[in-house]
Amino acid sequence: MLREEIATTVLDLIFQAQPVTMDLIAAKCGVAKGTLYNYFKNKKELINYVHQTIIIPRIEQDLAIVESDKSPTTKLHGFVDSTFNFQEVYPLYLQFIQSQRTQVEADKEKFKLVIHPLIRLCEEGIQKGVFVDLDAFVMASMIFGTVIGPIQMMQYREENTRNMEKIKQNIIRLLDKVILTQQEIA
Amino acid sequence: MLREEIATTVLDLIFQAQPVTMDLIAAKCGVAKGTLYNYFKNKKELINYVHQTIIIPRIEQDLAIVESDKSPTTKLHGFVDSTFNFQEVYPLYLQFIQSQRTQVEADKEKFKLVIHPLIRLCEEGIQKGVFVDLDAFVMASMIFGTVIGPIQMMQYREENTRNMEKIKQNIIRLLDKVILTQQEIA
Amino acid sequence: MLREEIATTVLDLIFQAQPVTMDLIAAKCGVAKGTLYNYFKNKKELINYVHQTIIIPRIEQDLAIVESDKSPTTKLHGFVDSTFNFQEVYPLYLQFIQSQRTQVEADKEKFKLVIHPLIRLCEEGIQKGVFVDLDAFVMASMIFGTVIGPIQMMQYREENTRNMEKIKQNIIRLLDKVILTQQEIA
Amino acid sequence: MLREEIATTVLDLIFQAQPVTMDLIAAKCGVAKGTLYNYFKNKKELINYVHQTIIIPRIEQDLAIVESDKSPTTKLHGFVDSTFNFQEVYPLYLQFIQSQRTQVEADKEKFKLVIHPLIRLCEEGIQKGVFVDLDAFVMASMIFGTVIGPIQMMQYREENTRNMEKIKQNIIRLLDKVILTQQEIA
DNA sequence: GATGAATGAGAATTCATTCAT
DNA sequence: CATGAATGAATTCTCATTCAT
Repeated sequence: MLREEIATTVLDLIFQAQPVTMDLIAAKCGVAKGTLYNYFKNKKELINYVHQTIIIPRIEQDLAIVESDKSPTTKLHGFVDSTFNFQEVYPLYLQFIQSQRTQVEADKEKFKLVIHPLIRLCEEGIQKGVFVDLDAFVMASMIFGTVIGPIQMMQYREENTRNMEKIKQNIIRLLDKVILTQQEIA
Repeated sequence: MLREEIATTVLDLIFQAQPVTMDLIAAKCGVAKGTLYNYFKNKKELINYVHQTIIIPRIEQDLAIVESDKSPTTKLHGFVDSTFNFQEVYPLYLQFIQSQRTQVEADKEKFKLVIHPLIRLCEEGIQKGVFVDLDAFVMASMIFGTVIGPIQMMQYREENTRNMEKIKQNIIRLLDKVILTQQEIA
Repeated sequence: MLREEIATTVLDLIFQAQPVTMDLIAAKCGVAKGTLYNYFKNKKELINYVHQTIIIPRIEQDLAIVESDKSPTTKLHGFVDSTFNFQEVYPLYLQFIQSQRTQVEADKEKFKLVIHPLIRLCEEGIQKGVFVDLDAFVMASMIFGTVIGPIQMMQYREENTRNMEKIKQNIIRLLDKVILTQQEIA
Repeated sequence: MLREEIATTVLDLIFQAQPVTMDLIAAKCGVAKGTLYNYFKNKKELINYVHQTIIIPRIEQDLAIVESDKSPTTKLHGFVDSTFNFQEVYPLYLQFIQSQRTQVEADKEKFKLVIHPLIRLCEEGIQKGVFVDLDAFVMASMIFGTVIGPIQMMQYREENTRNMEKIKQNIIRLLDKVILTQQEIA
């Protein structure tokens, strides 16, 4: 389907830091500008489609583990693991909402979509006594920053230090150390 | 000087989520549009000026403590403290580079300007035995995410939980717990 | 026949003040857009077809009485009567030619189609001594304005004054008064 | 002022049955497209400006006599007279509102701007016993149709019958005959 | 230096028309 | 014949930039 191709083209453009114009989308898809409007009412709906059908599902897939009924620690580790498997997702997501939406919307979105589930995870962990009793909001922000930050910065590390697996293990150790209660670690 | 006034006007516009057009800058400064071009060759240079003379210095001021010759632990705490004092700086900074520059530039910039000093801080702490021996890159990203994240998300908390001081203390406890070696905590 | 259905659909659209696009015509007819082009070379011919086969015949039906061999007075009254019976015809007609044609074409058309027969009626009435001897051109224009005007403006009257029959009688009395010679009235 | 020139250019285009596009307006004015937007926020405001500052004042000037405190008969004759002096006004007006607005708006406008004052004139005349006692709404429509109709159709008459003065006299005689009471005529 | 009117390249959107299936 | 996806010319509008005064 052309809708899919259009959507991936938009992601390509965003990734390549090219302007997301209808002209360029059409050109990259090898179709005429008017064709885009046979598939989407206007640019806003096109962008929304990309958001709803590509960006959000990928994030939800990543967050699925967090919403499961596993133990909090498993879910925490699972989140790190799955985020590394979809490592292109968050940089893409953040670039997308920041290039196509206002900053305010971007923050709201980020809060609702990603931080909120992490907050719930922290609350659950704290309540069950497996996470240390700190502000769940701060803890969730920290988890997000700790996992996403290194992924985003990956491309600026020197080649030879880009050992994904090792970085992931480091992140997990770090999170365990700060979040888990002594009994849980043991 | 007019250059300064133009620069602060740009920041105002960004903060108020208004479009940063030459028209609007001129209008808010009470000068004619053409006048802007007597002070800056083009919009890019104007934006660069804002970046170089306002944004960067504020961040460097915030990071000054990190670049000082205090102990790593003091510098870590100082960074949290100073960042909370300049709490509007980073959201502003992030908004600025995201609205006026490409994401690639923004990431590079962020890496060089903020993450790098934090990495050096971590390396120093690890070397001196006061920080646990984990990947400095991961550790620095975590610090950044842990401090900036809650600040950026502050507006979405309910009013009554916006206790700055308490959040700051939580962040510090959290960072201490994860980063400091047992002997340093003691 | 599809041609007929297409034509009535066009009239529906005009009446409902919807844009007369090929898309909408096709959609309302339940056929594909391309199908329209199997029946009409292009939009202009389609519009012309509507004009020739629906609009004009309805007007000619209304004007039939004027072209008959009745007495001028009977024809005048018959015109008013028949116009009220087809009261939707003229607003529709005027909307049609104004939305689908240039004003110049519209005026020419109106002149040829409607005013001309009325002029001939007036000339006949004058010649037979039953209409007063005034400029036939002026007289015809007046008849048209006097009959069509109130119909077009009907919707802006208050509900309770929209008494069709009474308005029609008023128009007839008014026309009689101005047009008929004393002997004809008597 | 350029605003005036832009406005008259729009009227020219309408009169010449050319499409009223921003491109064409700009080209005819000898300015760039963008310049138009320095004078008008968008096309709608440009068209409104033409309407408010050119069309409406001309019509109001024409209707001034009707709104005066002269006798009804004088006002009626004055309306015919003045309309002939501004004979280009109504065709222009009708073309304008029909080309730039929807038919519904056009009808409403026409009703409010022109028919209403004529209705009031008729009511006054009837009340003072100088106009015959017929439906004022019908009478006003008739006056409008009788005066405007011949003007609009003028260009389709043969050259040699385009005797303005004579036509005007005919219209006045006709209106007098139908509207004035016997005593007023005498 | 200051001005601000003029510019025009570039972006989104509409819609009649074509043509391969 | 019917289809409907694809087309692209035409249109409105934005905004950084220039330049004569």
